[in-house]
Amino acid sequence: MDDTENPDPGTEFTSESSWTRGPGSDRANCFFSNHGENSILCEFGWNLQPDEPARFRDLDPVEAEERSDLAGNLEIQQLQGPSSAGSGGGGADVSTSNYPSVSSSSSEDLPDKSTGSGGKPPEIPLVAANARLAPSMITVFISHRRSIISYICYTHVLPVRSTKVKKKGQKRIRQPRFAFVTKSEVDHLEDGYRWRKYGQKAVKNSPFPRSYYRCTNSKCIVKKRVERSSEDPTTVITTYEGQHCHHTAGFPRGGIISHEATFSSHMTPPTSQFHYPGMRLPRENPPSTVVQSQLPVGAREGYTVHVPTPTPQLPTDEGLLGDIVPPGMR
DNA sequence: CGACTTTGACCGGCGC
DNA sequence: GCGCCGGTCAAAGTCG
Repeated sequence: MDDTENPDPGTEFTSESSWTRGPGSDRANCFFSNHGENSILCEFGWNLQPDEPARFRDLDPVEAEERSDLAGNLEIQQLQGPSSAGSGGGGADVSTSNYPSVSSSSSEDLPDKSTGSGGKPPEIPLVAANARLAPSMITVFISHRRSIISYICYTHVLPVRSTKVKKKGQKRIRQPRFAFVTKSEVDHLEDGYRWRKYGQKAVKNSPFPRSYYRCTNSKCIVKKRVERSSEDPTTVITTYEGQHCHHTAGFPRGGIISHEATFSSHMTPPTSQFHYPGMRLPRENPPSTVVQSQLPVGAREGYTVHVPTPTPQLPTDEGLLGDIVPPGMR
């Protein structure tokens, strides 16, 4: 990502992505969407289909049941718009809120903005998310019980490249781009869309090639490129360009399109309609009280949502990963 | 046979 | 102008 810059405060921030721990392991989805003028909505959940318990056959029943409830969302508020381009960064801040099912142990620190919980009583969190937002970055930690699940993600809102590239006498318009860095064993992460690979290039100063994909929908011009970080080979950098003009193709494991409302990446769907295939949200599948009872009393201590100090400058991959990846996970 | 991947060639931008 | 590099094209190969 050689051309990351701080976005303008009003930069449209709409993206969808997912990440996975790799084949044979459980999977989580994470979706971002612009959610109001100064906030970004992140929804996450485990891609556990009710009809596919075999995926967790190696887990004990209690654990498998718990994982089916690991879903939630959080609203990342950008309290102060990013300052001008550069490393100032101090202008960006973040707060997290809106955990209908996945809440923080330090609830007193969170504004009571929960929505969509249907008036459910506060619940003991099974999973928590820490989020931070730098001028052009989001980092979300998802932790289960007391351990942080090794999912990391940050997003750069890349600047729109103006129409400066010509091709055959025609100006080529660059779409907004955003990149995710994901800790994953697999390069091409499932995100619900179908992609066709159209190129692969060796990357300078990296032993890993970069792959280029195009959405298979003929009417869709979205592209993405995937490369493994040379700094941390356990992470995959996925860069999306453009916005889908259609629904997802559904997850390949039998998942079907189940959007409750038409969702275009141009839209800002209300939380109650923010639904993705393969994601079980608490409002649809209330957590099991049995599961809650399994949680150790002291477990809540592990779910404190804290907001790290905003990164003072736009980090490099190495710096960022070194900053957000918990010790022992690298 | 269609969909998809692979891979070398090609093109344009950019820095020197 | 030249070379490097990122990005794309397209033909050939592979797979189900």
